[in-house]
Amino acid sequence: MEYGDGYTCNWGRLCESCRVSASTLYCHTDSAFLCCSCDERIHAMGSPCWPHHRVQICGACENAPAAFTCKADDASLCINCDFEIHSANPIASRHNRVPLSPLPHDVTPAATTTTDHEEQRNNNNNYEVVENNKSSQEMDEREADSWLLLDSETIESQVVDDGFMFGETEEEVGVVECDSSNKFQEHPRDHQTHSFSEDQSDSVVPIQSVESHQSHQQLQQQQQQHQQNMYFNMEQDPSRVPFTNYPSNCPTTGGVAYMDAHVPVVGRARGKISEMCGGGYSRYGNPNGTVSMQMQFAGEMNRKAGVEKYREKKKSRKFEKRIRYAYRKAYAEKRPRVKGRFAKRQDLPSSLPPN
DNA sequence: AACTCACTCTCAACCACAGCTCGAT
DNA sequence: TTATCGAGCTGTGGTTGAGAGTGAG
Repeated sequence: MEYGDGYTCNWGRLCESCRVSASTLYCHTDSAFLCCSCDERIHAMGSPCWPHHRVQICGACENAPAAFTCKADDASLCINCDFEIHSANPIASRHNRVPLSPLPHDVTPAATTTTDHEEQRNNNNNYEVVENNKSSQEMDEREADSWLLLDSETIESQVVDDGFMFGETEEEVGVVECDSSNKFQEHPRDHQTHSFSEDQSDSVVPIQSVESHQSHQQLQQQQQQHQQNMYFNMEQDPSRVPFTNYPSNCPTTGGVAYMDAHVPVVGRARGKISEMCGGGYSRYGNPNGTVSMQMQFAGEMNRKAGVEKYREKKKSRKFEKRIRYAYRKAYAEKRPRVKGRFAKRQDLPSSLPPN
């Protein structure tokens, strides 16, 4: 996504209403990605937008409307991610996936995930457990607060410096393997050979099958076709196309476009964002509302979204070592060693045959 | 309570080298 | 403008040693 003066960010997709919070669903009628707060506001019961057809966004790439629900994975996935994940192996291909039904109008999207339902149910049925967990929740809250506080202090410089935010490393954000733009710009050849290829060149571990590549090409063609037919208000975002054959910008497929950004903005950066967004701060906002009110409203939602995003990421943290170049790993494992250190082949004792 | 010692745990540093980028020619 | 060359950089894993942490005396 591009902010104002060409600033790009490599993260999830922003709400297209407030342009600050992370989007959690996609409205097919509006062809817009929205956060739960904006969705509640725009699609409130009784409003003209109430019957709009909305779906959750893909739980994997967070960058495209979900098309299927996988019961085995307990996840909603877009077409691309569904194909990627469930074509990986025979076991995955047997997962029971059903086409995603529109979100119910009386349920807040944020509460439609399984985990949230479970949390609500648990909250109602087991108050003692909640009381016992209260301290840990408070700790979690404080941790999130400190996280957000840190963001507010560092966000501005980080935005300018490298497009990364919230003091997170690439690995923590998870864009190393997902964001094709960064990696493949650095190693264009890696883009061509995603798997451990015969030519022994370095290859990024996430393997992209030939089929998925072909599928991706087809999707690109579809996208181009749709771009030609788009309405004027879709010009800036080619991903907003009708549901039936949505060609997403899913980064897991090799990346047509950069990942867009979740930007839970607080503090000084909030003003900066609004400044970057200019007069178009809220496309769907109350036309009678003032910018400052919208900013205040957005600021409150920012924090909610920020905390939500933090918790989601905390759940999905992975600390395992990530191998980016399979060939180098294979070569290092074969390489002769002396006391754990790599050794020159010629330095090997004659009694030890070289690997 | 303060100190020492032994033990355990964590983590950065080290090594060679294939493959890559990039500037110089 | 294109091709070639070479210097420099990157990333890979097992072992090691320094330092931190812990518990007993």
